[in-house]
Amino acid sequence: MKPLSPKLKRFLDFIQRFTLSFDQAPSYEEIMVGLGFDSLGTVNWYVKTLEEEGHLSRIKGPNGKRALTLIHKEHATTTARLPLLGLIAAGEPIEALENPEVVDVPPSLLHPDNYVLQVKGDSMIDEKIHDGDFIVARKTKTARSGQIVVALINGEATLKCYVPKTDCIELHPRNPNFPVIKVNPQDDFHINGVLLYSFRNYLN
Amino acid sequence: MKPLSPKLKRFLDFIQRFTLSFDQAPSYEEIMVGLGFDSLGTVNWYVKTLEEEGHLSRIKGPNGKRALTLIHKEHATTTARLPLLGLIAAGEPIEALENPEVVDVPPSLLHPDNYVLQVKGDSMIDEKIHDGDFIVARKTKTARSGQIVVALINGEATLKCYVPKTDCIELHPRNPNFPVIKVNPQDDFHINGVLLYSFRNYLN
DNA sequence: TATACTTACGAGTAACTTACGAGTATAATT
DNA sequence: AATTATACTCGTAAGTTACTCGTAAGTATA
Repeated sequence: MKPLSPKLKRFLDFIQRFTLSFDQAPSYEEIMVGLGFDSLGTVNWYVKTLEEEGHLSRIKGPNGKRALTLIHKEHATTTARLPLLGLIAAGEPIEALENPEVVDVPPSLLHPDNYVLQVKGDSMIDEKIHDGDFIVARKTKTARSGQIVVALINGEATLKCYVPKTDCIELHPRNPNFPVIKVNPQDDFHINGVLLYSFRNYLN
Repeated sequence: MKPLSPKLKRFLDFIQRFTLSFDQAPSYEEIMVGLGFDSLGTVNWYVKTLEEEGHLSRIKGPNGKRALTLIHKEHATTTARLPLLGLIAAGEPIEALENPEVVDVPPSLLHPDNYVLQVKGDSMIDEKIHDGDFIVARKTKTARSGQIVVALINGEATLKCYVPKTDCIELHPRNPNFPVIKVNPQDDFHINGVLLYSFRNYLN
């Protein structure tokens, strides 16, 4: 596959970010505004060019035009970002951000179902996750035993190790100083995703 | 193959670094600015010379642009990886690995001077870094006040916040439960790098 | 119909590469 | 002391592409 020029990369990157953030491909005009062009023709030139090179495909949705253009390869750019969806703090539901930013992650974590949360407070310290840390999770409703999950119990969010038993589900901390939680059938329990990665930036 | 003059080597190195960092060969102008030339002709002289000597080739893609490629590319990777240089544990020198692996990092951390260490033991916990965590640091001999540094004191490695004072250097932990270390002039003290990032993988 | 969007085309400009002529500074050769 | 050679450096100008614009026509939905 041919190398992409910086401008083509930027274009592809924009589409990827937009799609990740809004769950929908951008219209030509949104691209035009977002990238500072003055003409839709320019947008179309990019789409055509990138399609010819196999980086983009404009598969039309079944019924119409609006959400049509879409990414072909997840990884055509050197940038690897995921949307930062919100804050998570034990004892509270996940707090969503209005305008999701994006944050850099290792390219191997790029996946449409992955997302980033920032941890508020030291309440996840039993999982060795501190105030201000970021976590990458994959959206899923189920988990395998032993995986650490982003869980919601009665509206409260937490990170715990998922251990299903025959009679109930247990949530284990990674730190023996903290207690095991037993989920009762009457509890409102959801798995929101499984933990893949955590990171912290220094230097601001 | 002829030996390279220092300036030619510097030129070649620049191209390699640029290409690794941006996944894209530099344009003549970027080289000019990056290397402090005042003329594109100078850049072209280098390119021509190095091409004649077989160190560089300008394979044109469909577009002739940004086509500089090193002949002896050891490392033309599209992924973002840094070398895992070894293990760090407080109270011991840094233990280098014989065959450095590479690990995935966010692309923004790609830099020729950056490297990765894995933390052994819970001795860095005052910096909120746990057993098994990975850290990304930038190799440097100096640091600014407030930065967290990979430091060697009398052969022992540690992570601490660098706080130079008028009479001596202090190393502060990030956790108030741990003591401040004062570096005396007679101590063998080196800064090995500054901490940029830390991360931990789940799922295996 | 109107609205919201995509596609096509001709023409222009900006971004890059390449070529060429000349200049400098140092050291080696005559 | 004068020349020659080597290793660079500068400036400009020509040649290609990559990219941009504006406008017009097309297609679907309501």
